[in-house]
Amino acid sequence: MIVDNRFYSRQILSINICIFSLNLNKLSVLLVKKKKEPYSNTWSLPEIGLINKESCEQTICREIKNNFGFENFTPRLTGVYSDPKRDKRFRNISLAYYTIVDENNTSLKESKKHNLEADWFEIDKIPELAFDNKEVLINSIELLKDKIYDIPFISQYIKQPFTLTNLQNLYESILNTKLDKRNFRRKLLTLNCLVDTGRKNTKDSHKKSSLFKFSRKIKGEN
Amino acid sequence: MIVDNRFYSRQILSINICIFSLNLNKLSVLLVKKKKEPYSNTWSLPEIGLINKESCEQTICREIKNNFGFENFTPRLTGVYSDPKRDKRFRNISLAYYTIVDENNTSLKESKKHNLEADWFEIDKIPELAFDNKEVLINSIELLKDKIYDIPFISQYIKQPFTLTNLQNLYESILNTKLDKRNFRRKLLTLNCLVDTGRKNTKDSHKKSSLFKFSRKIKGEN
DNA sequence: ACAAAAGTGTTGTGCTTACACCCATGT
DNA sequence: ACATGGGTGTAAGCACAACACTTTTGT
Repeated sequence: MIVDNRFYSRQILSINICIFSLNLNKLSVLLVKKKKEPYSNTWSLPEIGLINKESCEQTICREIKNNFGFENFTPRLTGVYSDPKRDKRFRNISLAYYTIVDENNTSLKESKKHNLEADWFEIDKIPELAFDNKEVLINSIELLKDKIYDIPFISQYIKQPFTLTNLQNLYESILNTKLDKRNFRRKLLTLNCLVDTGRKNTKDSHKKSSLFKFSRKIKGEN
Repeated sequence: MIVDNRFYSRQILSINICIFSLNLNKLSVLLVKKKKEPYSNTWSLPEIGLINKESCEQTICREIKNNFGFENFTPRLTGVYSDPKRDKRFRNISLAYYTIVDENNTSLKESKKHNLEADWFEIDKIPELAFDNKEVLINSIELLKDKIYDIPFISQYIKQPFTLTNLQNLYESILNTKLDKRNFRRKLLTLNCLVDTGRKNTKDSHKKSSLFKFSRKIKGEN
């Protein structure tokens, strides 16, 4: 009942990865522009090949570090895409993962060195994507939604101080719904994970708003 | 960034599948005895190879039907196991899925025809398993736990009438905890999914107990 | 003065948990 | 008669959703 891939010409296993960034008010995802056919000149999720001496997670971490310079994240599996028609050229099975990277660290110097055209896209401004990448992205966001109140996990990727409105905007963009301001604040505050930095944001509104960060001493589920 | 598997000798993609059966009082899983090395004569999860013209889900459904005779189920992805050391012989990447099959239909005639040694194991009586199959199984049960109160999904696989005690025993074996009898019953009854068949079970206890089935007209999430 | 965002409490509903006794029946 | 599992209700706590007004400050 085992199939050896050597017997399948042009059968390819690849990894598609949704690299998310939790910015002050918006969820963003990193896309790269395809150079070759098919879908040349179309934005797509970064695609990674698997090499023999590494697990998928190791490959993802190494390749993302090499190509984009990001470190310290945990890839999470979101699906396997194996429809034989998804790539017209040959059998292309894609393992889909997502990761979040630190929003302080979202410059794309590394990708420029590698001559990769890469850019961040806010989640409500996603262009047409290659293959079934849009579906992959949508499914990944669904799984991301399940993690947003897991503060030990989320807080790793939000280093910059934020107002509660910033955070609510971010959560609304992930959940794709409006949240009630009072309920949202109470929920976060009772999670006991926020620390008031004492600093104020004065530029985004008339009234000053408090800047928070996540407490260092949250320990948790991950 | 794409890797063509042709360049990787002995790189194998396989599917491991946890086939669960929701019996009257216990969760069971189907295991097969390996004939060849490594782990010959050891119980293992059924392993399936992927062929080019099918998606993983299609392959799983076809192979399970061929080998075991089960139909009408939906495979669900539970993980990708890609540790390069998990199989000492060669690179063996395993996609893990689970499915539930109808407990009325759990005879293993088909597997005997194929000269497969296969058997059902109650979940608290799992023997040593080949490779990392135990870990795969444990992770699959974790995901199964999330689905047990999704009655539209679960009810597809429980056709036989059951007492509430039967059902509670089953749920306790999946969750691996004791449940409170009154709370369990109230929860199921308020889900509005149970129909009293009017028939009674007289053999498992002194007092007669009502036999229920799931309502036909549940529609839902899946 | 006014526009714009910050900030703040209460109430109802439903889900979850904990908990103990009587009933029907087979032996 | 008694042992066995079947069956039942209540109360407390918690999470969640709905909802509107005052405050501060830049213009």
